[in-house]
Amino acid sequence: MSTDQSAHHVAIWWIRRDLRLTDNPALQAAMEHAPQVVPLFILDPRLLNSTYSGPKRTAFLLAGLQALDNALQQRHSRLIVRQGEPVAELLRLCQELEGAHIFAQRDYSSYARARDDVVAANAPITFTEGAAIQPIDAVRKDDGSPYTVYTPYSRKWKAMVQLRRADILPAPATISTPATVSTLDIPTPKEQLAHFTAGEAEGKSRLARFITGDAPPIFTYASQRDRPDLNATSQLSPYLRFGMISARLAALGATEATRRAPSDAARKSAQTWLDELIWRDFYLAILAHFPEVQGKSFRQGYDKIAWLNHEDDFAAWQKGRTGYPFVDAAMRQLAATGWMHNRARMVVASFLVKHLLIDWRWGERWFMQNLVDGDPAANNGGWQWSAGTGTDAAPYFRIFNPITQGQKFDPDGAYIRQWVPELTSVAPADIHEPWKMGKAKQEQAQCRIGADYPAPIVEHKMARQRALEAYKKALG
DNA sequence: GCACTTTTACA
DNA sequence: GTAAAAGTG
Repeated sequence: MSTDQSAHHVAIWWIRRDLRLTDNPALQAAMEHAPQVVPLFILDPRLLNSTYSGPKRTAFLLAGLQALDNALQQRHSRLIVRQGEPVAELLRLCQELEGAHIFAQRDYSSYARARDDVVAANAPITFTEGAAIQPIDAVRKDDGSPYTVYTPYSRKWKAMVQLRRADILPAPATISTPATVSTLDIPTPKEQLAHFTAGEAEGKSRLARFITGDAPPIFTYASQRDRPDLNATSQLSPYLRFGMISARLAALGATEATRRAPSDAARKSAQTWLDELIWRDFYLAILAHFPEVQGKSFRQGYDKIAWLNHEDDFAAWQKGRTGYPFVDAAMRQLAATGWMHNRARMVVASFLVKHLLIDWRWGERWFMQNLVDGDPAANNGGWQWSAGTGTDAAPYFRIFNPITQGQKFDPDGAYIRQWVPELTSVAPADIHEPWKMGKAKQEQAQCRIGADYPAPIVEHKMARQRALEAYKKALG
């Protein structure tokens, strides 16, 4: 292996949220630029310790770095890890390598953009696409302005060039990395994630299982995706979050599944899953074009809502002790696994914002601290959608009924029983409204309301009326 | 006329 | 999501 490190012989592949070797435009560009490539990850203490991060996501990231290092070593390379303020660390390594050119996948949060602007002003860097399926700037209205409504956005998106297998960049067979570059050990994760094995190999195998129609099956996605009691979704979000799987590869999988689909329902299902991937592109584009959505309502007027922001209500929501079984199951699933089913995300978000009248930003932060897949663009988009404040949001008068949502999407209460053990012995007929059980029934089910399981912290009808009035007052 | 389902309005 | 209005047999 050559140890020549002059400018034209070494490129830095600055890894941020593209922890993969297959279909990686930044890696590809680095390898085309120089015969030697330094795969670099900088542990940024500000990101690791910020209120926007959390131990589960950090554990997933660190395990992902380990997996990436293993994959690189199989290709005669290795991961170079540095720790510190990213701009300073990057410039230091640049100097060590005598002005190596940097390649990185473009990132869209305001923190990432500010950081990357400083780098661009001080070092030779090229940014590539790779976070979204379609280039962020490519999907625009005919007049050049960005879309703010999903349906026309998705129509334009789908009308653009179709993905082909040949468009996917193969993983390099070998990567030559200078032997002399120093590296830190990858820190050991502080917790072990039971539900998500980090790394590109796992991401790829989950995708492969999903799109071939095995369990969970893409061909029943349209009818079953809203059922948190079934294993009906791909659970790929953490892998997409860190680029352990290429979003383009996932979209190609959906396209190929559509072609293979054995029925109209199966075809529709594969397309519904593709639509979820397009929502991800949509929210990345919203954040890229409207960075102010981080911190502010997208829609005018909604920042005037008089939130109650009661700390004890917020704590009950965080702990899964609201007294509404479906909400509590979801919040406990999040605490236990770092993941929550999307139907449940919508219901708990609506409950926090509308039933409890707590600022959506509080919920946004809690999700970022707890979700393994926590992503600024998708998370902000989801919260602003639920609060009715965002682009193409749910109308303000749409207030999910936490009881009927549970009855509809967890009909037997299996999801509730999985996460709320106090309700294990409550009958399906009572499990969504356990407070309606009489004393005898409560004793029989070993679930005394107010003792074993909380009484509802707000009454649904009153809370609904209160939310409608608060929204009307702010908007009127 | 009535129980039932479907459509519409709600800033 | 919900309630009221309109449509159906």
